[in-house]
Amino acid sequence: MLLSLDFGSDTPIYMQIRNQIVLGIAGGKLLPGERLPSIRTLSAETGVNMMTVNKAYQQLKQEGFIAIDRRSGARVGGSGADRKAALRQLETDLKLLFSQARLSGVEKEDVLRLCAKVFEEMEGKK
Amino acid sequence: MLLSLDFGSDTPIYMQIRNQIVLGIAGGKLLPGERLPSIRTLSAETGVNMMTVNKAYQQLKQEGFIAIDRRSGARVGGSGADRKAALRQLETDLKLLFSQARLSGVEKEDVLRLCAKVFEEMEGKK
Amino acid sequence: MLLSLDFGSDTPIYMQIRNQIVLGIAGGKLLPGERLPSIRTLSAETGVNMMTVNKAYQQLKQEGFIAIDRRSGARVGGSGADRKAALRQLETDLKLLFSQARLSGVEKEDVLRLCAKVFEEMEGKK
Amino acid sequence: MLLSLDFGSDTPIYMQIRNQIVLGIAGGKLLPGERLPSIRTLSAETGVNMMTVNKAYQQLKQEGFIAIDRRSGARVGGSGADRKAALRQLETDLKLLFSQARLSGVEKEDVLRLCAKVFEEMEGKK
DNA sequence: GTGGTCTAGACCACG
DNA sequence: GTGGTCTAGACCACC
Repeated sequence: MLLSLDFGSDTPIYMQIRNQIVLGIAGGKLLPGERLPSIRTLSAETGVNMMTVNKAYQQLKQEGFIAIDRRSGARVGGSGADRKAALRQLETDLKLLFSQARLSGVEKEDVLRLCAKVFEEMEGKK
Repeated sequence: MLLSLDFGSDTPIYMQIRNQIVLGIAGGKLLPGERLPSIRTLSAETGVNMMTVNKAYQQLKQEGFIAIDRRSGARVGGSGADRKAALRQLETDLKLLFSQARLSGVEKEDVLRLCAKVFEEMEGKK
Repeated sequence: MLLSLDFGSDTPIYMQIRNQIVLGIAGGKLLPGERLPSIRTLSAETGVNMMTVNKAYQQLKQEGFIAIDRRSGARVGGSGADRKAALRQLETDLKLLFSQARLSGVEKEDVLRLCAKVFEEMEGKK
Repeated sequence: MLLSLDFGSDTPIYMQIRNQIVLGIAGGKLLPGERLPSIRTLSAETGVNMMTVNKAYQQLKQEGFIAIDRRSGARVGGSGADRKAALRQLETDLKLLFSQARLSGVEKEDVLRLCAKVFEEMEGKK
């Protein structure tokens, strides 16, 4: 599990870490129950402040994607997330994303093809 | 064209304005060539500072979604946006969105159904 | 002499008019002594407010590029401009222009070639 | 790196700041990777409002001349600018500049000599 | 510490 | 009327 961080990006570092872990889990690179690197380790590997890594982990925990245990550290799979809320949020996000794409001249077919491709890649890696 | 702003949201106000205008254009509520409210007007209507509204308009102008004309203010339809960049961005965003959804227990079928629904609504209103 | 105005440009309309007349004179499309269209005519042809056209003419007059006579209207060739001031201004402008170009990856040779080309076109049309 | 600002100039302050930084980079006074003063610092040093300084930095960032990093502020050298667009812009600007010069009685030889001199100074300081 | 956002005014250039 | 610029504060998120 390697993180690639862009310190010049508008996306905050802690959110980049959070995002890449989410991608790692959904893509099957991180399996349920698997231990995540400790905050200290990840901080050392990436050169990012420990507080920043901690913030990412807390975020993931709060979202129900990982569980944090004082003894065994962080593990993939948590309390389970709110499916209905996720669906609502997804709809809102998709509306904006698709609107932007259309205004940029992207056709409906391109979008649907892309959706399928993204799913394929997620399933393939799993 | 009515904006609903959430002043407590994490999303900056100027970005909320920008997003709702994007949705308005893609949804057909704002037609190409149509005049957007002046910065002053929108500022007065929403209670948001002029500079904040201005920031939203500048963003939209830079993205090529609107044109700001010295004589008549802002109008829908600009220089045209970068289609290839939009596709790249869309792919990145979709990957993360779908990953989050899956982690929250949303099935692939639900996602695809949602995609179709979102498109339907956009086309219907158009 | 046809003006092409871009109402969406950052450059004010009156300045665009002024610029194109300068280009027209230097390029030989407008000859010394030749009459410029009246403010009223130019305003009607371009759809620009008469005050705006007037502002362009006043600017050109003040720069010494045209002469305005209440009876015969505006004519190319005026009181003559300040050569030393023009050289100073040119140096300042070139510094900035060349600096920008260099930062954008343009090589010195490209710049010099472009200078020659621009001159050629000016001389050719004359 | 010292800025000299003219508060009475037609050129907006943020643009003067932007221009001088461009000149500083191209002239070698600011080296790639070097840190620019923080917005606060520059604001305090020049007596200019933070938002105005910020506007200059945002402009430079958008042009690809500097990178703004969440951790360490702004640094020289960014995403790289659009060379082709720069060439087009340069041609347009040179046409106007040379035309103005000619109308002011500046000879072609003077202009070419000036171009060479400007380049020499840029290379010398580098 | 840094930049990002926002406010409530103001003045100016443009058309 | 319009947008463009600027000020002098403020609060917040990030690191």
